[in-house]
Amino acid sequence: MTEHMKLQQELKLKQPLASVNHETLLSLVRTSALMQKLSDRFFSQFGLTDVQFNILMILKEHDGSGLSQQELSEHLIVTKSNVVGLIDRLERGGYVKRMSHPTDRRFNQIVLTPDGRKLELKIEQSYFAEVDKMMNALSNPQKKSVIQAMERIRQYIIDNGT
Amino acid sequence: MTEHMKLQQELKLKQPLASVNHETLLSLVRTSALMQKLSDRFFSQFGLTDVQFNILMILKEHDGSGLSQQELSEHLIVTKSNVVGLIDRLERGGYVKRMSHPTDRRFNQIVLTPDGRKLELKIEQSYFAEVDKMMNALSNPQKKSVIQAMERIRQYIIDNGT
DNA sequence: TAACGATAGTTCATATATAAACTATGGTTC
DNA sequence: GAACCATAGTTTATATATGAACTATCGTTA
Repeated sequence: MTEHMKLQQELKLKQPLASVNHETLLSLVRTSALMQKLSDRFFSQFGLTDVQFNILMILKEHDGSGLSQQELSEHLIVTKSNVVGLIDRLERGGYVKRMSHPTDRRFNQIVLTPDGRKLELKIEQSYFAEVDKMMNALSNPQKKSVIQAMERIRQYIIDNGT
Repeated sequence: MTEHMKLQQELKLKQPLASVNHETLLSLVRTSALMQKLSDRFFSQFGLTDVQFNILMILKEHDGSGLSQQELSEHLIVTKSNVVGLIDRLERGGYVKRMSHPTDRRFNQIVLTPDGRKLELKIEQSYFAEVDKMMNALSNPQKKSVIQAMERIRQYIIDNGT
């Protein structure tokens, strides 16, 4: 009862939600939207967006050879046209560089600059601390349960044509 | 073990995820991103975006007097500047109308047009059918567990300053 | 009533995101 | 080798989203 009222109030609905299915979906959508906003506020302290930090983290994991824009778009599940602008802005900020591939001139190899690597390391610590703080709102069994549930939903989405 | 491999592969990570907390967060973020894309594809059949349908649904619930742009921005948790463009495009499509408030000329009362109401009703059926199909990937206890977990996370976010 | 402050909506610059059309390059096949 | 196809990246038009600065209107208060 009480937990039903909660979401209904947050969404300013006049009527209670008709189905548990819809309630589950809306609670996921609502929560991830709020997480997104919290994340944006956190990273803006460092002059970055959350997507930009995500790119720095991915590039740090592939330090050395870097990644192509195509590969980055697959990591981020966004289109390659989106990646163009993302890298433009990070390059303008001096955090990444477009290097040319040694043998195939179609590729840009995106690599961290020393500044980019330094910034990533600086943010990483407090990022993981924030993640811990937020996720410790859940018990360990709850975390396991969420992970499994999300996996089932992704499986459904993949099976139904992504 | 297996369920850990899954997300790690999807995110193309070289190393397993260090903490359950981070894994929980990433599985939420990843899943809602995929849900968002599925939703976009679904609504594009009808020439709408998911946000636009959401607005039509909200307005349908407040049929009669409508809602101000300010109230809409609170329902959607977006800024009022965003709402300007959203209503511009829906108005251009002929689905909503800006009416003037009878006594306070600062307000726009946003109401559905007959076309908007008709479109909402047409989409609603298949929308709820899709929601049921996707969410039935979860068992009933799993749905309850997700709803509770999301509520705890939102509570944390609200307590830590939204 | 004139001044001040709050509220509703708009505009502008910017970031993220897509689809479609384009360029440049690399392979394959005839 | 020329024609053809696939791949990588870019550009353009458009939608969503924010924060800051702006206009118009409404209340309050001095």
